[in-house]
Amino acid sequence: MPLQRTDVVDAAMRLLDDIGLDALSTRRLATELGVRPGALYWHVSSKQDLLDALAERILGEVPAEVGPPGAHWAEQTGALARAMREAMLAHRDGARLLAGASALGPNRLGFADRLMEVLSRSGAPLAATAAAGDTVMSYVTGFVLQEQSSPPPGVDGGDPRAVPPSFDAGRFPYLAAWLAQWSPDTSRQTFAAGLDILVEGLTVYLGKAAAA
Amino acid sequence: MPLQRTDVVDAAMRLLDDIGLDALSTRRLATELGVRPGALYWHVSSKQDLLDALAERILGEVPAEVGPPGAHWAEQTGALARAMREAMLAHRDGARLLAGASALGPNRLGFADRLMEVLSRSGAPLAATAAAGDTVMSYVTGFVLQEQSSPPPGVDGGDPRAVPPSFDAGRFPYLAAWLAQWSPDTSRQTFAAGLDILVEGLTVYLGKAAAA
DNA sequence: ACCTGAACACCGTTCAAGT
DNA sequence: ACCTGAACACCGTTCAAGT
Repeated sequence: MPLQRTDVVDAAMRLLDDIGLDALSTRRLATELGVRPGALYWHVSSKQDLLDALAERILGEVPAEVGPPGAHWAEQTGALARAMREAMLAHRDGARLLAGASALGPNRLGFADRLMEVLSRSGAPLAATAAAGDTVMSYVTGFVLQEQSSPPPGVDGGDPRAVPPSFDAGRFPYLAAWLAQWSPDTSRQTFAAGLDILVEGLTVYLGKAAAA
Repeated sequence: MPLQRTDVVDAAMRLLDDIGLDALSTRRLATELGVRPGALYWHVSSKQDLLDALAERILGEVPAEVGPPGAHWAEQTGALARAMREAMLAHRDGARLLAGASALGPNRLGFADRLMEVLSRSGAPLAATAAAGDTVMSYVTGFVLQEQSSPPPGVDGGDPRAVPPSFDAGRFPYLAAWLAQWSPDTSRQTFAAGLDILVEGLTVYLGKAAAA
């Protein structure tokens, strides 16, 4: 049976999770599929096209329903943001892939639209709703991006960012104090705090926009 | 006169601005410097080391004083965020470079510490201050990342994200309505709105944390 | 319709040897 | 100390030709 586009994208996804985005080459993928490199270009117009397909698929894993159905828009916004983070975290280099994707497929557009639909329930006008949605997506992308790029070189996996050995605690007192009390759960808590901040801010901002 | 590390980083910076991160190769850089590829490795331990140096330099362009000296912490936070965005925007692919850098140099650490110092003036404890700083940096990175990757393939430069020709307005009504009223200034306004949301949120969040 | 063979124009990195 | 020459082990992509 001949290959299909789906098979190529499937294999690319498995390979991504196994070896990461940097090692994911078309030649390696071809080997995995038992085919010559050129064969891929029958199913995919370029490597970027393939990566876009992966990005789409990752966002497609966001569930159709997040959080309780009748919830307030603020709560639903948080649920959507958490779901976006989870979809990215479910695949190695997921955030980098999403950030690097050039094409806006239906899943990306759909997610953005869903988010705006929820935010519009605040009563704010379109421009404010759009800015709010953009802000949520930028935050989640930025957060998961650093979360997933924590230990790319050293595989110690111990602390979150490999602080250089010559870290001068005296020059960076706040940072040093914080790093001293880092725990394996810090990342999750920090995301939760960031969402709190965002949702509080959205409540104020969209509230004002709705009243105007 | 022999080359020095500074010359290599200088040339890499010029090349980055000219041709972008994807086209910036060690071989091309060597040609630019009138030297063989291998020669670079006397001054730089790897390409990643070079990119880290560029990232450090970009963050080093954030001015030492941002905004009015005696300003409230909320205002200073906004000023720092704007300064970070401007430093990134000043160089082609600046955000991608920052996001992809693996080493935490003194400028990166210093910026994070400065931000925490400002946020700590809210009276909130360390953990809340750290989460707040992380949130601001994640947002700015995420925002500029999409801002700079707007038209990577097509060079039309017209609208912000190249919406696919088959964009189905009926399926994505909110998005479609918003895109219809896009203007060249939207990006700047959206960032300003995002900062508003963030600062409002920080005021609530850090206020509660300080009171607890 | 789908794939091979073979090439084109590149990469990052290493390292003996030169000066 | 700094660089060349030359190699190693890769890349993404194209395209005639095969089946």
